[in-house]
Amino acid sequence: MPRAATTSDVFNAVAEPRRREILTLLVVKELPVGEIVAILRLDQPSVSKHLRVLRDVGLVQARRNGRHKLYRTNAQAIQPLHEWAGTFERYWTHQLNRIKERAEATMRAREEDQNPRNSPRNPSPRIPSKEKQ
Amino acid sequence: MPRAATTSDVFNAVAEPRRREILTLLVVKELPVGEIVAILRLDQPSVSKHLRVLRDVGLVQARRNGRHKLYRTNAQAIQPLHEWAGTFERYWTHQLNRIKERAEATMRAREEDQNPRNSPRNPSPRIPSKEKQ
DNA sequence: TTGACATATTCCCATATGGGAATGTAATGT
DNA sequence: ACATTACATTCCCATATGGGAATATGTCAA
Repeated sequence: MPRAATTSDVFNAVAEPRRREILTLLVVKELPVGEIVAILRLDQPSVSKHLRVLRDVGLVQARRNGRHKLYRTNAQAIQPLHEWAGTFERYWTHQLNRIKERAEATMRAREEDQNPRNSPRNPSPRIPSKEKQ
Repeated sequence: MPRAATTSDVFNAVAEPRRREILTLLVVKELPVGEIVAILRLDQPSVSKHLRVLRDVGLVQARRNGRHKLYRTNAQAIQPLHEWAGTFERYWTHQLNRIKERAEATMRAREEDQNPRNSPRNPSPRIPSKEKQ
């Protein structure tokens, strides 16, 4: 089986950079296709096709206005993506804390090096690791 | 040009559902490939290939442990995705507020219907809309 | 109706894909 | 060295893709 269709869900739809640009554009203000074409410097059929994908997954909505068709981002459709990514938040903050703590420990050690108080430590061995990935 | 390569960035990498499952699994606890295969009921080569993609974009990290290779999610790599989606948060809350306000207005109108005080209104016309998308 | 403007769809094609099967490679035990 | 275990990679293939060009559809105006 090939890759999942981009029309299948929000995750696939936003995997395409141009579609992300379109969403960013249309969340501020609804725009006709022609404006999007002009602003993003894309071909009109290309924009229409991207908009089609975005509509199919509910990421944009459209309304007619005379000859124009005005599109705008349906921000709510992005929420599931935000929530999925948010699931990992506690883990990355945890990881960042560990890094911070280690950095602070290093700083303390360095100060000790410059102003040694009592217990001298042996220097870190600095053995280059030869592990293969 | 075809679709962007899945190895190109985090957005493309997480577009694949199986890879999201793998990430969810490996964020809790590092696991060898065989465990992932057993838990997710996928073929081993399939898992290895997904892990390869995830490694290439920095979403997982690996370390050897004897014959096993232990993988774990690098949660930080998901942060950009979270932030991108978060950009739209103010818009979707705004939209939700509008919906809520309209719902409350409807409720108030309905109460008026049941306990009419002074000004009787004409019933809503209920004309079915025939607009094409 | 005809014409012009705006947008959508279709067709073609080069390319990336994910699954399955087969094979390659790495680490350990004997 | 050899067998075994644990992964990784390669090959093949059906399918989805996005871009470009051409064409179709839709809407309004004269």
